[in-house]
Amino acid sequence: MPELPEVETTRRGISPHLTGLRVTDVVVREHRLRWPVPDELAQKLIGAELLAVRRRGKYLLFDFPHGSMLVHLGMSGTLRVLRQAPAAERHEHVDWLFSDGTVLRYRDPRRFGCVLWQDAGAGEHPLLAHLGPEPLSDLFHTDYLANALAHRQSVIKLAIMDHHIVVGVGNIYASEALFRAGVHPERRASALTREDVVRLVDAIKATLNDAITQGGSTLRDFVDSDGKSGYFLMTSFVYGRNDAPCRVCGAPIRQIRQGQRSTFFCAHCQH
DNA sequence: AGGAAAACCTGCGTGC
DNA sequence: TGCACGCAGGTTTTCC
Repeated sequence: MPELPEVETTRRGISPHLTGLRVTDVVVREHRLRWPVPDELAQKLIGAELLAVRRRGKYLLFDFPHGSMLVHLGMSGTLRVLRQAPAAERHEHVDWLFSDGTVLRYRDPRRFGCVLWQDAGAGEHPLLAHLGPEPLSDLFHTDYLANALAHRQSVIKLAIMDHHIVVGVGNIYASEALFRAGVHPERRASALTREDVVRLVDAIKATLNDAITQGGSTLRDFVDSDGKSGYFLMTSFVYGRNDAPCRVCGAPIRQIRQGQRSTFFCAHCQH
């Protein structure tokens, strides 16, 4: 479910309520996630102070003095902060209890997410080691992307979703960013002109920034919410709008399949 | 070695 | 109402 803006919004929603607290207990009701929740997680965390909550791509990193807990939300994961924790419902797989009584609760019906532990000093976690640059950082610029795409044979939609090239661009925002850049999703990546790449870099940054800004209005949903809120979908130009009129030119939005995923685009606005 | 497909899961909407 | 089917915002692993 979550793409980078949703993960970043989650981070901003939960971090102020948890940072500086100590973990008093960890309850794992279901350890069968993308990978098993490590048996030693509770032992690692209990008594430790949470120093910060960071994000790398779509991973959330909970920093403790002796290591970091990695959390990925997969397709359907959510994290919520509870002041008064009701009994856990179906799919609410993990609780972290903190020193002031606050509970952080992880829910993930499809169990594509993960909760892992990495000791400090053990180097970068293998899942993070080969990730490309953050799209909103200065490392993601025209020269970088032009070089990364130069020899890619795949279509541009799949290239910008490849986290070796850039992290955090998921299926929704890939379609949205290509629309904003005026680039057809079936163009071969290596065939983009420099001007295409300039517009695409700008479009990716703008699309993600806009979504994060809109997510800011939902921050309160991460505390004591019913679990259904906490996510948002910005008004899209193309995603999910098959056969609907393009918001710019009125031509019908088209839906195709690329790499087993749906892509939406306007054949009139994107070339 | 790069690219395509399969795999991991549950839930929901649709059509018969 | 029930059931089969296809689809869903991710990513790793496997197979050519």
